[in-house]
Amino acid sequence: MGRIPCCEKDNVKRGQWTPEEDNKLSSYIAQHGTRNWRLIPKHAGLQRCGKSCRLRWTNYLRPDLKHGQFSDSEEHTIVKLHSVVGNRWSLIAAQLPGRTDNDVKNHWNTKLKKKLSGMGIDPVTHKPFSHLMAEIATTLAPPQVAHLAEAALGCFKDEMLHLLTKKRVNFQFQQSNVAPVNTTHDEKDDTVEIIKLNLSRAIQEPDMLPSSKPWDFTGATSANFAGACNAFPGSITGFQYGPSSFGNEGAKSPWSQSMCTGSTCTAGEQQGRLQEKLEDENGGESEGGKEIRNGSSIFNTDCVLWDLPSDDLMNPIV
DNA sequence: AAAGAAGCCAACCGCGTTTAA
DNA sequence: TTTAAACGCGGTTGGCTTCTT
Repeated sequence: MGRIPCCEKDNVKRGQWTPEEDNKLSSYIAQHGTRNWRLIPKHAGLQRCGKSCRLRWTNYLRPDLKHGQFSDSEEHTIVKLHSVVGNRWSLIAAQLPGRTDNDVKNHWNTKLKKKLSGMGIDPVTHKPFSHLMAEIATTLAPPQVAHLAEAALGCFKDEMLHLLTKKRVNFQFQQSNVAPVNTTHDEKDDTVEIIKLNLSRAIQEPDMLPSSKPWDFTGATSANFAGACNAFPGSITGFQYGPSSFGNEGAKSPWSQSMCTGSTCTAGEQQGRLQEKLEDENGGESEGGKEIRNGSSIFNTDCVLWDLPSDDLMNPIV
């Protein structure tokens, strides 16, 4: 019973693909399609596992793939979608024509996570680090809060120093009179102390935090909390995912626009799954384990990705 | 110029789900 | 209906390239 194996495990080649193998696979698929991955390597004359062939095709050889740099617009899309669906790379990639889940995942892990961290934003929750600390601190007694601040500093110090020194990232202290950081050892220590002080203050006064939009510091907020925010590179006061944060194209950057308007839908099934996910996150009512769709679709009928204001997608899952 | 560190990405691994015998 | 492989996905790793010291 059961299926026959996809390949003889001992008799398959592994590792990097050669151009010759790529040609064999591409030309076979061009003629016969991708109906049965188990048979493809055999019929194409490849000593590869079917699974390996499938990966090579889907991640590299497919003619519709883009291989260049990610644009600001694509990065913006990834960050926004990640804030909604988390590490669902296939769902995110489905919204980026020509990009694979592997591409998106690699780009996130090597670039975007660091960008967000550098902005003082936790790439998992998409909230400012200081706010997360404050949230946790509300459940702790003061001595534990002090330890938390120490621990948090230990976690983030290296990352921040890296950004502040090695990457030459300067930032403005908008509400304190501290001079911009440079790269000498003593001043790095000063930076640590400043961060430490502001973080501790923010943590010890959690009641001063805004409640509805934790990262929207544009209103009347605690000077201490704002100070803590300003301790992070790029100052997240008035934070939003936008061109000032990611792109270098100024006000014309696609980061500032409603996402991907005009793009065509290339993955209907994934689109549906993402819509389900988004609706789940937006509090869709359930009945017998199945979500009931409410009428307000975020996707318009032209299969444009969506037309929501940015803020709606930025609401954290946590 | 050389060595080590860091960045990058293609490919592999393992797990949950689907499908075919 | 049962079983085992295919499939799809996210996490991890190995090795090549680039950067820094």
